[in-house]
Amino acid sequence: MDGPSAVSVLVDVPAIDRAFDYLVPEDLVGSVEVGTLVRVRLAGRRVDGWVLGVDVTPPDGVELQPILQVSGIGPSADVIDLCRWVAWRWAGRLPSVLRHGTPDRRVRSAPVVEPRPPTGGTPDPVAAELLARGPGTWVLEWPVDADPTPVALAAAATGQAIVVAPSARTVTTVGTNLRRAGASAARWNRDFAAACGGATVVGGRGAVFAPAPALRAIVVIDEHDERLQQEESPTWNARDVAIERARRAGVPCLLVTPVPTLEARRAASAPPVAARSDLAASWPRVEVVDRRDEDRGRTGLYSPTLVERIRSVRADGGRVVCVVNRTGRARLLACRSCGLVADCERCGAVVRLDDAGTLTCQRCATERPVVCLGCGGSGFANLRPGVTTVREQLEALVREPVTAVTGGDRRAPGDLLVESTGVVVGTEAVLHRVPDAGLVALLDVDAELLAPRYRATEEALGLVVAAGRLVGGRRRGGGSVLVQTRLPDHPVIAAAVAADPGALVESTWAQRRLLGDPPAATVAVVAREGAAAFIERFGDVAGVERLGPDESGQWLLRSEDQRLLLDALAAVDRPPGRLRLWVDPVRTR
DNA sequence: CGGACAAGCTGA
DNA sequence: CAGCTTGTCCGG
Repeated sequence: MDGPSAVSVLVDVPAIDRAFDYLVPEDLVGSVEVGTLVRVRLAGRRVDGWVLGVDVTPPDGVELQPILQVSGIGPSADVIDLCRWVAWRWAGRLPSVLRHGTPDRRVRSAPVVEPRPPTGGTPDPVAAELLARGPGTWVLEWPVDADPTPVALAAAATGQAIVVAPSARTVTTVGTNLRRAGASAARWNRDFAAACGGATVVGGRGAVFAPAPALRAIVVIDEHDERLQQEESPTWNARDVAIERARRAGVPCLLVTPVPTLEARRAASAPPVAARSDLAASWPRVEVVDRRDEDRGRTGLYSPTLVERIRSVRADGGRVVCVVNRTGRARLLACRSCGLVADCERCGAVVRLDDAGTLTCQRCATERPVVCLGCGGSGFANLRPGVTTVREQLEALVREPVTAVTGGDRRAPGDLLVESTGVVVGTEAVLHRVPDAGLVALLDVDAELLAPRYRATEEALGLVVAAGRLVGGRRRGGGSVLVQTRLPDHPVIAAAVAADPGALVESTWAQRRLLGDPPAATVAVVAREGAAAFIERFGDVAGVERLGPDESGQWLLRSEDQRLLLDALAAVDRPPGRLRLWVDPVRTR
């Protein structure tokens, strides 16, 4: 080859999503390889990019610009390939995936760190046995109330491992314990260089994209947790990325959870293996309150049993956490004089009463004052109170200060409520913000059981697990989880009481198959301004079902043949305008 | 995305 | 027909 070498650079501009060729200046030869972060000039402006190929042959007749500078180390070549797969699997663009595998701060050099296995601590023997089976996806049923550190120790004992956990608190605990046990542990993404060097990586969902030159195992803690899935597109799920990465690397992938998902069971190379023979003892004591019998006629959120239990736990100095998964003041109102349900004057959807005290349409966001459209009355019954209202009502009920917590409180993620009072109410986010409790009450679990989301039952069981972690296992004589329901015989309630999540598997599978929900099928949600044009370009594909548009202009594409749907999605060239493209998301709207 | 350039709209 | 807006194309 004569002349200076050229490299292919993917620019970090989502709307472009194209690679361009650049020259490597004399002084940068040797410091540019696949994955290197560079700064280049594109159409007159300076942009960041990733080197995707070296020694490329540029097309004739284009005069190449030189790379302006090398900004640092980026994702490794195998991670770039993995990101390409992720972009395909969740119909996203490569730059937005690659960003997850890129260090937050400039990393100039990576020291060589020998993957140091732990010398102390107690690795879990069942986890070690599963990892010793070699390449494959293994599911470990883990106690609700146990620290997952022994699993991480078992993985780190085999060499460099990646340990993914949904909560920042778990990441910190496991990282600290690994170091205490003498293992080299890098926290994603802060210790990017140490990961490049071979240390075991511990981090949130993004850690599945960590560089790992000596990878021997991947562990996903709490694989059932929705926080492993990205909410915006591409809606990648760290569990599924971990499975694919481990497969490519030829190493075992260990999925750890008290409640294995259908996705995990389906991907697994063998049936789940229990870490203990008495897992049920790690589940919380579950008290079921039948709302049909108690507190008739009112909202039913504060049964006599609940009030009595709160008072007794408070008398013993225990903390009480109440969960109601609705923010604001009210999600459903009815006029006290004429009985009309408050709806939107413009589009007819139900309105909610927000914190500011105005009625806001849930569909079109039109606002109006609190007046009945039917009779002009201003008195409304609150049929579905939200956290704000429940906090006030509880305060009156228990005669002490009550703190409200919702996911919208943007304190540092994983931050505990240090100053929290004895009684806390919030959306499910509250379960990750409070360290412990003597009683967790799921005030309206029916809202979860009946939610029109395909994962609703698994999510409801996940709430019981999260609640159980605050109160402790039943054998340890911990507190209890109180569940208020009008469906006391619902299989999820039965499974929670029996501490037997496996009982739900068959019926849940049957339902997903019947309705074509993941993982029985692959679905894509297409919405926002660009949706109509996108659907038109997608056209009719045999084997892909097309539903829509619904009243909000959203389409659904569905196929039992995943490859067929994803290839067809990838073949569409995106129309201009905003587009929401969600593949197998947690929520479909 | 954002600049370049081309094709339409308006005004005296 | 200048002067401006709106649209389409393309970047190495």
